[in-house]
Amino acid sequence: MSIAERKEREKAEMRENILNAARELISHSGIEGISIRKIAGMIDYSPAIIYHYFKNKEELIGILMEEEYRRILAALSPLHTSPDLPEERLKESIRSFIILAVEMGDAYKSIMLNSSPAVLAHTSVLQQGAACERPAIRMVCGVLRELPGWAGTTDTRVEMTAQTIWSLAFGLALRLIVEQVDEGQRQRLINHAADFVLHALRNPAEYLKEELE
Amino acid sequence: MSIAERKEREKAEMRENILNAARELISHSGIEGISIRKIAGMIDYSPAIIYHYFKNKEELIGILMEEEYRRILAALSPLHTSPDLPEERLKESIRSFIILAVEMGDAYKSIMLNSSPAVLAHTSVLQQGAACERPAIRMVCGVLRELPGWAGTTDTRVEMTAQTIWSLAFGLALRLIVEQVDEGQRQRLINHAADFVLHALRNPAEYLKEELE
DNA sequence: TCAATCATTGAACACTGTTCAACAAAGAGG
DNA sequence: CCTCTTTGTTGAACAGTGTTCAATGATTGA
Repeated sequence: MSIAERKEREKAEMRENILNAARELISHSGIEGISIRKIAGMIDYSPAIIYHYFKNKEELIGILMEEEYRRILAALSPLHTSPDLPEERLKESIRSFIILAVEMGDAYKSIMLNSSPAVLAHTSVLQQGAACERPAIRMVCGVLRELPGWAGTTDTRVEMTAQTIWSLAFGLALRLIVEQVDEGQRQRLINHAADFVLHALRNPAEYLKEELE
Repeated sequence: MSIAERKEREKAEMRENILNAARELISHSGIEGISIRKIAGMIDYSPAIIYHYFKNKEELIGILMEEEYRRILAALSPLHTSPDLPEERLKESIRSFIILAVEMGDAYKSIMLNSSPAVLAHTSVLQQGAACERPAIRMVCGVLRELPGWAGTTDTRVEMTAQTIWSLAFGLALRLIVEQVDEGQRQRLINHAADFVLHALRNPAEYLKEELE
């Protein structure tokens, strides 16, 4: 079975070569500057070869986008535990998330907005019960539960609040990517958004008594 | 000067014909399904003619997007005055804005994310002093000022809060467009987001005492 | 050695936006 | 009325794009 193994390895290597060329292309000219013919040119192959290793361009880009999405989650995971106070942890999570997204720029925009159904299955966060499967939302839910006065809150309520917080972070991040905002204002907006969220969560008794319809 | 007037009118009509064809195309096949050749085909002209009336495709689409953006503002303007209580007005503004954006779907996505610098000049809301020129932000600022305890707040603070609120509405709207969320959950999320904002604004004394750095 | 599998390719198809020389129609000036 | 210039319009071409497919040559299993 040695030769079959080698074949498989060579196939995987070729796939990786193609992906690497795409990665390089994407980091130089952005997500729009990527083309099958350019990728083929970089690895000195005919454009047609790519369809032997990938179904089409969409699948190829989908793989790179999913990869990038996992990088976000990985970069955020230390915040599951790091600061002791839950308030501080929530604030740092929000800030880190936005800063990371802004750093990724167009790549982040593409992942969250032009993603294929396959990627969307991982990135969608607004569905009911999303907290069970989406790390991003689950993490926020976890921190919310630790806040003073939030212990006995229903799952639905906690999740809905997490989704609202995530939407704020998402909206601000995306807007900071699209608009040309100077560094100072950017920091101010991020801090303000985080403080806004913390303030909203400060009087849970009053907040939580409002019934969900 | 009659013939020059007629010429000008004919030119305007031709422009409008082209734009109408583009509008029809866009409403059938979405923003991606638009092409110079298809537009030309619809009005029974050569593709080259479009470059006699528009600089390029970007300018053409830019005009349609700006148009769509004005429709948003127009649909929202009744809320400047309608409900008497500022809280209710703010809540209704947030809800109407999100619902409208979701109804517009991909068109809204395109306006806010792929807009040219020309359109961006109208749609950007995060810059310092944006409240002076952007109706969307100015309106929120106006409502905030009417809330109990907000009378003497600095412009900067009010504007920053408005930008945070807008980011939340924007993020939720966009996410509702991209994800496939059922009607019930959608309504629940929109209401929750609006209530979250109102709750955050309820204890202004505590909220406003935090200094902006 | 022969047949079958597999990677690879050139050429083509059907698109895309854009440019430009050419042409014809129309208005302006004499 | 007849030029001259402006203006609208076009076909053809250029340089791209993603994708398919028959053909080719190398590699493998029997």
